[in-house]
Amino acid sequence: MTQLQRRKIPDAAIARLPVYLQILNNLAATNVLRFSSDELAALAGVNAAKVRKDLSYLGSYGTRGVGYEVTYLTHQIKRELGLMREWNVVVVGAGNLGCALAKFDGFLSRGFPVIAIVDNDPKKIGRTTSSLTVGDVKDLKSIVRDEKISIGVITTSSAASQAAADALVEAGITSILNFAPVVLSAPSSVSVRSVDLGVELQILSYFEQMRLETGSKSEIAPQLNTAGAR
Amino acid sequence: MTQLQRRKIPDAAIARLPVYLQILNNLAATNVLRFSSDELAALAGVNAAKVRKDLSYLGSYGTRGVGYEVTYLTHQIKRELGLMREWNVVVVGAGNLGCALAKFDGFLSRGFPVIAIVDNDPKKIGRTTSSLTVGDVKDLKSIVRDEKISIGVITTSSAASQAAADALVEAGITSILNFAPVVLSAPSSVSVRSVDLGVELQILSYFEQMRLETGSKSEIAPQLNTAGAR
DNA sequence: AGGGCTTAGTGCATTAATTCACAAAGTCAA
DNA sequence: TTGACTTTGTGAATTAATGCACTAAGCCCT
Repeated sequence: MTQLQRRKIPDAAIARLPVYLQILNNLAATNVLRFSSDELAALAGVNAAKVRKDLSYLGSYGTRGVGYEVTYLTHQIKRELGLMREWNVVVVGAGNLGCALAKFDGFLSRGFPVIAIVDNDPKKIGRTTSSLTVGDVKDLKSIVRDEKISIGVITTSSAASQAAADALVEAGITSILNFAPVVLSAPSSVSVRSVDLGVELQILSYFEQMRLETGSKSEIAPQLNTAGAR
Repeated sequence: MTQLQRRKIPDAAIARLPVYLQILNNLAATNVLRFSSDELAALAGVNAAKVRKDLSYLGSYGTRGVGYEVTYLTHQIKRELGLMREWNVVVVGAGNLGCALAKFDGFLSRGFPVIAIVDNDPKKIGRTTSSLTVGDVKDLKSIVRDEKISIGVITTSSAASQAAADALVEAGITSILNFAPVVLSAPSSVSVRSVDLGVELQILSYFEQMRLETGSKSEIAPQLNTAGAR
């Protein structure tokens, strides 16, 4: 009815679509043309009904009795996730992690080229790391404009992370991936996603501890990650 | 009734406890002694009832009319998460990301010292990165035993990640943090948590795309991450 | 042409997570 | 000691996510 209305896809499903996409890429690389929801479910480690339901949010792109076509579904997932184009990335914070991410192959290969890296430390500005020269965070606004950058990645210290976020917002960025262990505040029009590597280990620690306490007879719950951004 | 039975804490709550802990550390650093669920909720960006319910899984550690004590609650959360001790970490894969994580301050500072880093590439074995010498993945078993390592972090290429996981399991590791964009298979007695940095950007891309299509009038859903391990 | 087989799509029951809203339990001031 | 005020802890309602089980559709073989 309502024209142009995008299907509202549940957050939990959105978080799984990239996983399916990754698996489809692998299937394509091994010349698989078709697959069933059962097969994809096994590869993704989830329930087959969930796979079918997730894919059904995209539309009705399978064939009953046959399955889904790898290339066609790949296309549909990429369209839904906005991956028909590249999104340029700027890294804020040229420390260990920032420089590693600037070089990180997994960003470029999935359509997120790191175009620029900036810092506020005069000692770091001007250094070169893998074909990128560290810029001044003060120039963020012009860099973002000139290089058509959409996404900012924060790899500063905790202390500097909110200032980095403010600078990104000020520069017109609307999507932020934050690695600092801080709950950032930003306008609600900006998507913020935080990955705290320490938290990941702490969650593992919880299960490790539990194993010790219970004598490892307890089951380990499946990993579930929900999409969403603040 | 059942003695020694650990309260079953929902996965979603476990994933939030480290966030609360981080905030409590900040409060302690600024000499705050007490806080209310409302205050913590504001700092964590969640609902106050959720904070209270999450904390209630630990026990009844607040005081009605007053709030919670920073140091006492910090202690309780750490106890629950198994953070009263350190957990030694080995990094498998001495590429950009692996080396950066080996140096990464956020691991050590939260009680997860990286004790060793290994690779299978003879060209990398023997190199030194921030006081650690890259070891041979073949020696993983003895390294894990001798250094009392509990957690393995996989930063290899996708192609090598399953072999790395197998090697870790073979070496007796029961908790794995995987950065390769692959769904690893491992015995159910082993906790596996995957962080795919590309996926994080793809999720942001989805919202970015949505903003473009809808003219940015749509609300952005809050980030939700659920704990668990496979 | 028809019947058996396979698999997508989905309504519905179940389970998990969130949020509301209020009683219980404390503080503090007079 | 009482009464006003604050804030926890938690039943109960709500919302979201999951998974079952069945229907609808298409393929393939005879």
